[in-house]
Amino acid sequence: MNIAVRDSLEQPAYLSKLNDGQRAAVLHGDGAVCGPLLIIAGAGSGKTNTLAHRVAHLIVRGADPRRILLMTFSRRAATEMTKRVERIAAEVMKDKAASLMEGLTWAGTFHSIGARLLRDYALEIGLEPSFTIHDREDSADLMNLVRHELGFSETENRFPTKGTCLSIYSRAVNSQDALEKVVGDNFPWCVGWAEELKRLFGAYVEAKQRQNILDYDDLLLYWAQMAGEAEIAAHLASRFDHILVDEYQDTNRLQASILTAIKPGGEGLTVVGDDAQSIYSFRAAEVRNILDFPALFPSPAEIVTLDRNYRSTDAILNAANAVIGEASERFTKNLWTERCSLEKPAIVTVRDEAEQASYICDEVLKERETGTPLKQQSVLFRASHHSGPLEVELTRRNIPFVKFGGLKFLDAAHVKDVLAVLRFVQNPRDRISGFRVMQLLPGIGPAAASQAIDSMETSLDLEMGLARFAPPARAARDWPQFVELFCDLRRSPGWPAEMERARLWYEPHLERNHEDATVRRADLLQLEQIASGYPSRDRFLTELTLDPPSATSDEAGPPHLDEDYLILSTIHSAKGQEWTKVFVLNVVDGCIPIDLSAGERKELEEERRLLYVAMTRAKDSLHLVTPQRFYTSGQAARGDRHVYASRTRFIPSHILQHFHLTSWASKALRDDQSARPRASVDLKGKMRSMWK
DNA sequence: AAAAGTCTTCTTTTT
DNA sequence: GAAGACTTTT
Repeated sequence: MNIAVRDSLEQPAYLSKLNDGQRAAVLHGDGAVCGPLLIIAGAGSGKTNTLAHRVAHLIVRGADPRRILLMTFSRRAATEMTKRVERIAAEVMKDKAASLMEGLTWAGTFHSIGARLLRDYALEIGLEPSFTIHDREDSADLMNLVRHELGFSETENRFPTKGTCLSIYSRAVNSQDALEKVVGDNFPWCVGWAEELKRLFGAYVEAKQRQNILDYDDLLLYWAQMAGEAEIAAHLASRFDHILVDEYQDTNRLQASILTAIKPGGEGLTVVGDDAQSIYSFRAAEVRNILDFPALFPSPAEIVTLDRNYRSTDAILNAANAVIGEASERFTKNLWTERCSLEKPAIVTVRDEAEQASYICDEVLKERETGTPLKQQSVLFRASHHSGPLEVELTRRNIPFVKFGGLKFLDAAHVKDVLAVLRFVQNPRDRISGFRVMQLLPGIGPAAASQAIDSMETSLDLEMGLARFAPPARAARDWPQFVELFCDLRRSPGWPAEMERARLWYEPHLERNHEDATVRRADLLQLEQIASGYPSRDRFLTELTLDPPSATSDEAGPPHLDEDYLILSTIHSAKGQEWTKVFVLNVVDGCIPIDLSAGERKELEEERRLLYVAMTRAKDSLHLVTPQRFYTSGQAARGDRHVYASRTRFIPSHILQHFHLTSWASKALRDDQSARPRASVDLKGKMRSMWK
């Protein structure tokens, strides 16, 4: 260690900026590998900053960044974390920082780290390193294929749909519970099918293995299983001195088991989380994970609690505390702050969703005039489609925005088509991809596609098998081009040229199958743009599945990076973010809590935490908007109609004193009201008097 | 027999 | 707006 570094250690300026709790968290072990640490960090308590400081401090104290494993909830959080560590490291270590930071490569989501490790140990655990990763939809399709093969699609009583089957499977894997328990607790309407489901899952697992495919859950499951083998566990443990996990309240049992398998004594383990922000139990996240963490190890974890909030004003915090205070069970303390403000969070009543949209547009523009850029404002909502009317209004008024959550881009049929081409080339055993691509050709349906794939599998040479296949007469014209495409791409003409080759082949099929080919073509060009950012097809496909581009916007394409734009986000995707001004849409019963989960007590509690998370994103100003009526579509019993909504049950009248109640109407609506006749006419009286 | 077209139902949150 | 069930066309 050189003198400059040692000097800076004696005057650790970066430590003096932290509060006592934060400093304790950073200094735990003082750079050395030591016992486990749990940081309970409330919303806005400087959690990311503290974790970043801890990582930087470890490195300053001589820890090898290549041997630090940093797992966060999303890629966004991971990049954010890396950036902050870099900044802090640069402050302390000056020019040495850059080269050290190069080494901090083990940062990412559980799933992406899992994928990397599995490719690394593939040979040891009998996996082919070229495995492809199926996203949720692919997995559901494969589940469906198996479901058909077993004849479950023609049962007397309706068998659970592919999506339900996959959810049950996924939950069983992630919660590590027996199938019977999972079905009984979470899918009670499927209880009668337990035996069949077991067979289905068995066949599903075999199908995945035959096709050299892993699904999301496998990335964790294989990892956990391999970490259960003493030799591999020891090797894994020896390559990471420090393991730090963010958003620990959102991990599930399977993820927890990975950690304890690698570090049974908890040495070098740090986890951070806040039980009040647990909002992923639908993914089998277990709040108990974080609560039970300290007792998991022979010598219990040290606990540091951060309850000073640096983000929000006291008015906002009081309201948020009041909301979470209604929760039936709670473990963390109320947050406190020194930021005072007289502006209580507003509950704004508007007539309907259209009025809600114009209210937000008006307010957002007004706020921008007073100096808050659009980027410092955000609109949050429970479900992705809640922002529909607002998106229309923003577009009409030419207000640029970016939407996070509810990803559409990769779900779009045309994008999936092109990706399926690449995936099929990458792993020709992947039936789901092959199936999809071949059916693009006119004249080829499920039957012909199956035969073609069989022909490939039985033939010694894949390309020969494909070329030799005699397609139905109607497909005869297009077939040779497809074979040519496949063979060309197999020779890897280079990346991202392959992408372009696939797109050009797809072009005529796009024209034929989609009315709105122009819009979709633009998407494909964007996909090509994204593709050029990756070094190879292999990396592109893996990382795209694990970290799909999270932003989608209207067809004008994403705003330029230097441009100012408003943030639209689902509450789930807003986790860990903060804005000066926050609007929450549809704070009414039926939206928050969403009516689907209005039944179960546990789910209801999660909805409450969701509102809490949304409210604690705001720094200075928070507006909860409650449309008096909104349009519901579909409900079989009721049909499409307006529903009159009431304020969310999470803000009962006895906590209303924390809010400022107001209502708003657009100018158009007010004009309409004032243009109406003033006089009220007693028609009923007239009718009666007619007969007197 | 297989593919393509039509009608109906339901639409949370994410790796 | 897409997935599934059902119907018509090739």
